[in-house]
Amino acid sequence: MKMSDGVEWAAHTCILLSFLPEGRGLNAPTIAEYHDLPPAYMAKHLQALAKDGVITSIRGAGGGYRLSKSPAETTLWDITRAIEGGGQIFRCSEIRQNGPCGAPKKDCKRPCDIASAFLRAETAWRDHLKAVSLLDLIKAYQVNADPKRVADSHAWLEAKLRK
Amino acid sequence: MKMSDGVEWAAHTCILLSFLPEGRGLNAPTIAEYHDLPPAYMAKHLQALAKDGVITSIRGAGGGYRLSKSPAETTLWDITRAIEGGGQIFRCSEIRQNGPCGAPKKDCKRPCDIASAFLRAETAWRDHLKAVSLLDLIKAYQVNADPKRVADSHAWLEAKLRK
DNA sequence: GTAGATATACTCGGATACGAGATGTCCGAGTGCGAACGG
DNA sequence: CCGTTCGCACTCGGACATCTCGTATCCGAGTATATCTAC
Repeated sequence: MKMSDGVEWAAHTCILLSFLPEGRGLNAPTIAEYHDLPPAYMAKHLQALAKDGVITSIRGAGGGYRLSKSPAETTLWDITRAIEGGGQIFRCSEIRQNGPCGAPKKDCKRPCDIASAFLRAETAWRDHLKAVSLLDLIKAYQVNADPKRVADSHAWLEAKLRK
Repeated sequence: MKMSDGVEWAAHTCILLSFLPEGRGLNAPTIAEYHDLPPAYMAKHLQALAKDGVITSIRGAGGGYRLSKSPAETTLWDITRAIEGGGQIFRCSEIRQNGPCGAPKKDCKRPCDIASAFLRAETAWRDHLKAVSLLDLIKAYQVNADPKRVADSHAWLEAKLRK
């Protein structure tokens, strides 16, 4: 039970994209270079984010990716769901219906108590992720990161955009 | 990101084992038969539960598995951890240290804000699982399951023990 | 000099290999039970 | 008839295949830009 590394990549990418000037995009190879990640695989995750509406793709020369909504409207859950899919972590296979003492299907309209417990836990997990907006992450980054490094990042980004 | 089916199997198994008379054990093939599951694979999961101290193995003729603690002392988290391992779902690979603007290692003693957020969510998830004891599950089973089916199960179990 | 058409280079997008971890199975190690034997 | 010994059948335990899903990559589809030409 491991979450894809792509989720971490996507979250950092969203923070990076928030630094872009209005209307500009950043292309996949550049994003990958910024984090020193495999460009092709990074591209795949960006596609997933675009498909779910977290970011918007701009095709053609000078194109790239940009955030599709304001940082306050995007949550960590949105990013996670885009990469991992919205399915359940725990999936009940209804083994209570199996075996010599299995329950008939008609008695299994409600999820069993075990599934319910996992569902509740999972809901709590998702709610925590929904409570964290991209804006929160950006603010925390501004506060916690070394100011020099923040300036370096902006300078690097500007140089890339000039090209 | 999918949880192993073994967790569901293990949880149902623990409920079944709670029906055993004091001191008796139930062997792996019988447990598998009760839920109509692959005996060998079921055995593997039972070993994992035994290794983590959730259940105790009794070797030799007439042996099997029994709960090692009272149902009130065993939680859904204990069962989950035994099967899935206690590792994190989200694992930070510290990509903030990568690339042209990467942070030096000495500035990364605290987890980054993204990792922190996931960690908090995961803690909430685990806390929910820790709050559900096996006793809770047993009680809920007694209330929600068809009484006839409960009786059937006990009868089936007793017949197996007689053999 | 300016407007339009065209070619081009750059971008994303989905189809395609590869590998690790989960799934599933088997045979050997260890132990209690029961039969057999002797007293 | 009872106690002891020995063999055996039954049990768990870890080592061994198989398969799905996550990882990684590449080439084709589509678009904005820049150039070139004609007016």
